[in-house]
Amino acid sequence: MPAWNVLAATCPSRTSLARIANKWTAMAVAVLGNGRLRFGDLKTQLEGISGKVLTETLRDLERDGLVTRHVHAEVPPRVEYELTPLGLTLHEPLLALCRWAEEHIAEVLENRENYDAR
Amino acid sequence: MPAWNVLAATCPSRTSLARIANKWTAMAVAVLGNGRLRFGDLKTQLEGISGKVLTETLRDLERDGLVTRHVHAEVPPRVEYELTPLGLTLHEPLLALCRWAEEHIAEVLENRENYDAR
DNA sequence: CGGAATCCTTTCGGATACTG
DNA sequence: CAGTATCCGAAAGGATTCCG
Repeated sequence: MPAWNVLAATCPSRTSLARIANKWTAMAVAVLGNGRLRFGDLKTQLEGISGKVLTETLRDLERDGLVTRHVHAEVPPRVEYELTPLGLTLHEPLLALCRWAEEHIAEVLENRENYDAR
Repeated sequence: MPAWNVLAATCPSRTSLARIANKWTAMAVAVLGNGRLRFGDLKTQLEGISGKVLTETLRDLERDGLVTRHVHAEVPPRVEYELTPLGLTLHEPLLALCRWAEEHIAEVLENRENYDAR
């Protein structure tokens, strides 16, 4: 196996980093860590996300094997999304990012004010 | 202090999440964790980044107080960037993301193949 | 309900040229 | 060297409509 390195422009690992280092991905994986959720509930929790973007985000996560899609043969349809074992290994790191943003936003806002005042 | 929550559409913490949950930010903070670096060296290490984007990324990080900019009064100019104490608290989480991408890319690539084969 | 399709606007990000 | 300014194409992402 090659020495994967996100710093190398053509290394495939960078495509994976680009996908996980993303606002919506972080929020989705953080929320899905609490258990499987149906599309509509996820959309409600990720306040402000459009249906299109949520669909694309989930499809990408499914393609990379981070999320499984459970389709129930009902009408109206019910589709649930759940983290795979691989996706679970990302839950803590991405939840940590969300927490960081929440825990440090006060300081960040202050820094922005100081910066903009110059 | 309010209950900051990245899931809330208008919560300021989401603007911070959007900035740190980003490919170039993750790579820059990961690299800067090894110590201060001048602009050109950073640009070399973040293979493929354009000068414009690196400048913008660093200015945003500086504005949020994650990075300090050291300008040396020399000619040709020498400018170095360094993580602040606040930025240092992000180093481990973001380095973890880079590492995750490198460590799991083989599995991810396999998952993509399987998915695309359908 | 969970999308897919379409349209449109905004943002991202690269290339180039120029400057202190 | 480390930017800044400008231009442009590509991609992200929202709104709306329609369908099984």
